[in-house]
Amino acid sequence: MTDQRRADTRDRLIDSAIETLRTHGIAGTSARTIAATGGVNQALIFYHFGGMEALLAEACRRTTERRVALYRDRFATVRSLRELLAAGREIHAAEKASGNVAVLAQLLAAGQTDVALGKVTADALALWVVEIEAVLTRLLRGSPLGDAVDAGGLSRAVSAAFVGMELYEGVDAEGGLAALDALDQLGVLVEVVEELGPLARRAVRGRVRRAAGGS
Amino acid sequence: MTDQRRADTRDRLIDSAIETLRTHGIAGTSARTIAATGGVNQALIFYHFGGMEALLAEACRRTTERRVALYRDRFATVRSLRELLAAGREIHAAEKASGNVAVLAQLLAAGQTDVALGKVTADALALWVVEIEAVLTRLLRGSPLGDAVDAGGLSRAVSAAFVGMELYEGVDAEGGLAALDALDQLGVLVEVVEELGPLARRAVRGRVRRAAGGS
DNA sequence: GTCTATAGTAGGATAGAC
DNA sequence: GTCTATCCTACTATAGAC
Repeated sequence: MTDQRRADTRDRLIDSAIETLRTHGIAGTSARTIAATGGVNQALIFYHFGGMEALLAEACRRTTERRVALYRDRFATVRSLRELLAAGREIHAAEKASGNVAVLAQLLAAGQTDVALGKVTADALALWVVEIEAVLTRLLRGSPLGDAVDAGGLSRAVSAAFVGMELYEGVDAEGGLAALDALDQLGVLVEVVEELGPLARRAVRGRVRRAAGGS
Repeated sequence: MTDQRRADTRDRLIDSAIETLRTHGIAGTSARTIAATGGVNQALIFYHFGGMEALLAEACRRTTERRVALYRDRFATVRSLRELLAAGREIHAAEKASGNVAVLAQLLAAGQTDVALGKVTADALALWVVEIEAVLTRLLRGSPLGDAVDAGGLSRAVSAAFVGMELYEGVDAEGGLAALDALDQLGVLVEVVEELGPLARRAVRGRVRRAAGGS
């Protein structure tokens, strides 16, 4: 705690960048504001990273890696789609509080028009996707839904929706809560299909065949 | 076409702001870049709007109002949740091409740390929510799902996810496609529950009661 | 590795001529 | 309403002392 206070300057800058993105957004993040946040000289950003882009990229990578690793064990305990939904809401609450998905959202917005940042944020999202996909693949094996739904695609949809929810909550907290509750309610639907067991499996299989042939 | 070319300068600035947000993102949008996009003098932004914030707010309002109105008739033709999913994908494709949800996403990112823009983007999202909620309310009346799912909350979740998908596609087009396909596949699940009819309705009702009492 | 100082550019905003 | 010119601030980035 005594000499960790001024850690490595490099590390401090990365953490300061994360903190600045969280509190000031991408539009309010600059070499000067980041340096001020960390109490570090502004010129050191260019000494250690060569430019803003590399620092932001590193910040994106670090914050996402840390967070995803944090939830790996939690994901492993999940035994049903319903439990996954509950875990998702837990994680959402934790991320909301720590503000790390908010950082990813800011960089993702910037990545829309900056190819380098776009690549970096895509990689960061991929870290989430990999974890979610692993859980989904495991869970869908035992479910009637497994015949119909692609775990890779679904995990990408979930990750994207996760970011969207974070942004939405940031401007309408009340509405965000209602949205999360609705997703919980949709979990009921999943449960029903799962508990219907073989009957649902047959119905789903039939539907899939018809959908595949029909269009 | 002859004198609409230089429309009202005020209107031109709004359209230029939209275009600039789309192509340069919020970080690359300034009074100077907007003015350059529209071939308008930079000082006129402050004459007509008093400042950047008011211009961006107006741009947000206008682009969203236009787009939502465009889809009102399309929404009215939707007769089932499955059709709604298809309509959603259509609209997503159109918005992707025209880039208007991209503008909303940029402003939403900025709205996370700017209270004024936050209010504006919340209002813009509410325009989408109102339309989707109307359709959902109508459709859920005749569905077993109507007993379990809140149309207001679900329409908010859908709107948030819509924005998230747009951002995700912007950095990973291939992954975005897979995600959209997975959502289509989830539609199968909805169909199954809907076509199970009275049986599903009874199962859903039982589940809702248990969920309400259980937690 | 860290500091000060500074170059050079781009930002929001205003004054005043037309 | 529109233009030029300008103020002042903030930005990225570098040079050079320590």
